[in-house]
Amino acid sequence: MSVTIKDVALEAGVSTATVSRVLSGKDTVSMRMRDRVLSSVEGLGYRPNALARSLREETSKTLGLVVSNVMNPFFTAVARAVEDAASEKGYSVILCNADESPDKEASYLDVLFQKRVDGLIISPARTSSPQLQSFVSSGVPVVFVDRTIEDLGIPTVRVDGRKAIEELVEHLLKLGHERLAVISGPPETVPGGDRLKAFLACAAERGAEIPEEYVRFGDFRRESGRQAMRELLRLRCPPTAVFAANNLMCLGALQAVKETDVRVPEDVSIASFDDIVWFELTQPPVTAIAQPVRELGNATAEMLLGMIEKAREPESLIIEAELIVRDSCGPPPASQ
Amino acid sequence: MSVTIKDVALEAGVSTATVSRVLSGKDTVSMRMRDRVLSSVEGLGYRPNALARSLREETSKTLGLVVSNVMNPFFTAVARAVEDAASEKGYSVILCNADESPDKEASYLDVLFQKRVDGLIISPARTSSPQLQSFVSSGVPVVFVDRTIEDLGIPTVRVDGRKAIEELVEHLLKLGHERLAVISGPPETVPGGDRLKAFLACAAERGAEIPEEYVRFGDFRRESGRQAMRELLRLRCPPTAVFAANNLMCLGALQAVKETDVRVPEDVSIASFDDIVWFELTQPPVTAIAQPVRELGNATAEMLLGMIEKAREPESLIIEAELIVRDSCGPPPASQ
DNA sequence: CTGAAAGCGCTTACAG
DNA sequence: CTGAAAGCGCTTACAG
Repeated sequence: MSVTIKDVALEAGVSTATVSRVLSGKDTVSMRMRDRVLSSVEGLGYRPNALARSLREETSKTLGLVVSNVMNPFFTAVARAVEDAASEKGYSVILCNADESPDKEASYLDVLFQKRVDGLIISPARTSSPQLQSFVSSGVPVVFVDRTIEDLGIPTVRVDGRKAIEELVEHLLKLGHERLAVISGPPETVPGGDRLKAFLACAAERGAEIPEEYVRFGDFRRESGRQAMRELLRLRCPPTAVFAANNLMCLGALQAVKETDVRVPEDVSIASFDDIVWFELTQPPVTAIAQPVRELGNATAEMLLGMIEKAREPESLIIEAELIVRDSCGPPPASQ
Repeated sequence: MSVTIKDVALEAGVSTATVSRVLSGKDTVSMRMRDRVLSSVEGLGYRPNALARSLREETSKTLGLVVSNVMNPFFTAVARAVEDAASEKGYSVILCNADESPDKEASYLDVLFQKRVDGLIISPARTSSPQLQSFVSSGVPVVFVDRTIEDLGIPTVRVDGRKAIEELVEHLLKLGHERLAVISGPPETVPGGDRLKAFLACAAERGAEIPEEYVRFGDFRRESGRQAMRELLRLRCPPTAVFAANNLMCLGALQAVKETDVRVPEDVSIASFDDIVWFELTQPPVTAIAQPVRELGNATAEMLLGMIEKAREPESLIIEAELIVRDSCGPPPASQ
């Protein structure tokens, strides 16, 4: 079907070894041979079969990237950064969307392992899986991004939001809020748990203990944020400020508000973890904690590539987040 | 390094052929062999090497998807839909981001071809390339999505926005606008050219000829929309309504407006081609032309899969877009 | 039902 | 500098 190295060899009147040599450029080949081969390659439109090459060389020059949700601009930006860094070093990346489902994640890991990727970047579901173990036990380099699983000895690149969350809590308290609520991600998840704990702790330390009914859990997706916000708004005594633990849940929360005649920030203040451009333009612009996502993606790819090329020891990296104050947080309604 | 079919065969005391047979399930194998093989597979944690299998079977069960820009929610949604449809049929997809660059596109096509993908979905740059030709001439099924190149005999799945644009123009005219402007995508591009032509033609037909200085060109990316909008606003006689030809350029336009004290829609009306959730929440919510993107992605994947499995004749498909009226278009300022 | 062997398209020691 | 041959890990006619 496709033209192979044999066809080229035949047409150029040389051995396949010679063709391989001129194409790889690794070995010396006489000018005459070189020219003959090159013109046959050109003439036949020969493109090497990467499958065969990888099988032989035991390296696929391919990275696997499994994100939790492609619809989340955060992961999209990470993917973009990873792809850039990878392709600069001659690696391509297979992007997979686990869609917040451990099953999908497992099945993609299976595929990636079978395709013998040279390395894996993943923002993993809560717990490890046999599929993830396959990578670890065959020594394929893995790095976690954003999320993590402890005790696997796998390096993680993620953002630490504690300081920024502290600033946010202080910001809200200073504005006069006494009833803070949070729409948390899954607490078993590292970012979910960390953001929640940080928010609760900072509030408590400052004498603004957060009651149970003000703590809602979502799955980092939009619809769950909307649902949580609806419930919060329906409370007999609703909170005056709510913190959404990622951008999609915040989007959902904003949609929930929009369904009612509640105004932001007059009736309720809203803030988000994870900043995106759109937050500048919403009504009102949303106060958010920005993650240096480009840097995150880059660092992750560099780390993985370093591990693959044995140039670097795996070592977790934590980047600082930053609070961006906009207009979605104001003083609480006077009527309390 | 990794455990191979040989290891399994050895440990189970059978031939590799037998192992292969029980794993593929294509041939009959005695229960005893079956059990022995399965327990060895389990015990050794064997995972087949897809590279070897693909090389042998001449099919990789992999699709290539090259999008113009992963940061565009439109393509992200398409990717999501394609991935879902593909994985349902046992195909994985390699997602590549051409980033609006013909060079990157060419290099990804090269990689995808070398990895012997079974089919390709691409929203192509303006013109064809030798890399794209490789696919065509080796008979690998290709389908275009959103964008297209004529005369290649490649089926295209895209959205027709003419009717919706007509409605939009009427909407604007009815509101009393006389100075319409457009921030167009690259006119050599099919969606770029089509949207521009439709907008200009509809306006002209209704006696609202659009002067040259009201026609600005971007590259479908945010920054170009921002730039174009800045220029439009700086005109001695600025337009009263502007139509951005995709969501990212509209985002840029909104940012440009935000830098000034111009208000939407009081001072200038804005509308976008390509609707996204965020447009509900911006200040003001943006009137936009919605593309049924899920349907688009699904249809594209189905078509490709059909072609791969020889079940279907390639046949272009055009889906209708729909105008969603929100608040970003109002009457023009009185002072004219 | 099972195994030995050929072959998918490459690359790379090994000779010469 | 060049070629014949082995081998990467599979699958599948071909025998038996």
